[in-house]
Amino acid sequence: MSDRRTKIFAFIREFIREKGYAPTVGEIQKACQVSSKSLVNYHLEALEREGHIRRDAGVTRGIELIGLGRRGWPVPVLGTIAAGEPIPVPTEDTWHIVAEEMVEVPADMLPRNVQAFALRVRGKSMIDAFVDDGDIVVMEAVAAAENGQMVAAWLSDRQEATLKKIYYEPDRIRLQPANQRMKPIYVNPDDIEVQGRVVAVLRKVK
Amino acid sequence: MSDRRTKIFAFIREFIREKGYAPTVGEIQKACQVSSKSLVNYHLEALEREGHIRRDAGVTRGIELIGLGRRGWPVPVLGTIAAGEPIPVPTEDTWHIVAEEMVEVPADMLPRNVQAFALRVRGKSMIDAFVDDGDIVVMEAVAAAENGQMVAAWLSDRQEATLKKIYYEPDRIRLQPANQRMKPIYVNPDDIEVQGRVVAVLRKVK
DNA sequence: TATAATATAGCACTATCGTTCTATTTGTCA
DNA sequence: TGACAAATAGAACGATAGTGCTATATTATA
Repeated sequence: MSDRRTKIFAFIREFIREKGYAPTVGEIQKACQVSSKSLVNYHLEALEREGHIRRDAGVTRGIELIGLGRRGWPVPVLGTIAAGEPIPVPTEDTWHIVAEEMVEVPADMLPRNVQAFALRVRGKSMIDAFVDDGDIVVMEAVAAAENGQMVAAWLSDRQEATLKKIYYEPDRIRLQPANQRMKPIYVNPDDIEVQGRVVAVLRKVK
Repeated sequence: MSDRRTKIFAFIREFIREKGYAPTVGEIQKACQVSSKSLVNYHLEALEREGHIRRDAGVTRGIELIGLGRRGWPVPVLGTIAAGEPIPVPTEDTWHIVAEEMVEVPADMLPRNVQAFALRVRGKSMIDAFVDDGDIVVMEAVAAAENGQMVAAWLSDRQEATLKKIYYEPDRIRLQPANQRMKPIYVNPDDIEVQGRVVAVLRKVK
């Protein structure tokens, strides 16, 4: 998909997630800074030909995303999260790229108006958060979290990714496992990068 | 909700489910045989006041359903599952009753054409299946499972409910925790009632 | 380089959509 | 029965949406 095309497609997806209905051609034009409505139309026709969207001719806001069964919100799976690997986070560049994989997240599990992304868990290292190998963690992209929220964080001194509840204490940060039997760890505020807030965990049992 | 109101609301719901976008006022008028657009508008205003829909003023097809039901697959939450309590299972009577609570389950997490129900986990007794207090387990109602499947079972001799992988062995049944560090338990085939197959686990992180 | 396919730009037409206004009928309850 | 809210009916208006058309620029390809 071309650059323009991808941007338009991503915008439509986010618009539908936020508002509940699809944007008009004019709204796409404005948001994606396209010079004319007809050019948007041109790209929409291409997107339809390529099988990414469906459109009903003449119908205002008649754009429909296809694939994923249309049930639940499509959330891009940006990669895997594992103990010893940095956490992939969306940047302004990568955000509009259509992820290879998408998961559907039930509407009532996603806060409204947040940009969400998902990571597939690899390995057993997150079991202290009751997260198993293969689970999908859905995250809201935030740089800072509030006390008690479950976050995905990269611990730069340990070179380790982890899912923990975060508590800001004087001069240090306490990371508390969801499993209350396990002890918290304490890190220096300089050694932690909060990569997102965990919003939901999905497990498909085979 | 009045008769007319209900009909209009149901039409909108079905329309969105089918087409992926909301109907216009005129389309509602025709489909529900309302004499005028303004009357439709009148009822839409009422539906919005009552909290059933949300509308963006002036936006064509700008109707959005509020609450549950239209995006994910609605699955009834029949009750709670806890270690020491019997597992609520759907019967022919209770099946068609509208459950107090419903969850949306993404279509790609549900096998096709199965009647699914959900249970809310209470307590920490299912941690050996990486299932935390408050999680929702989605189940397919089956009386027998296949080897290796994760099932919800009632152990009549121990008076205990549990989530385990089931393996049929000669003269006994092995119940294997998802957590491989924990040891399996063995039960007499007469002492176990398989209440359903676990299909998915949903966790909404606060 | 020649040539076609793709992408960009702008304009104008027509259909249609949501809204507003007024008037009338039906239903409810004291 | 009277009073008032809810529901019905129809017409008209202004805004805007999707599309068609033409012309040009850019990129890919042989």
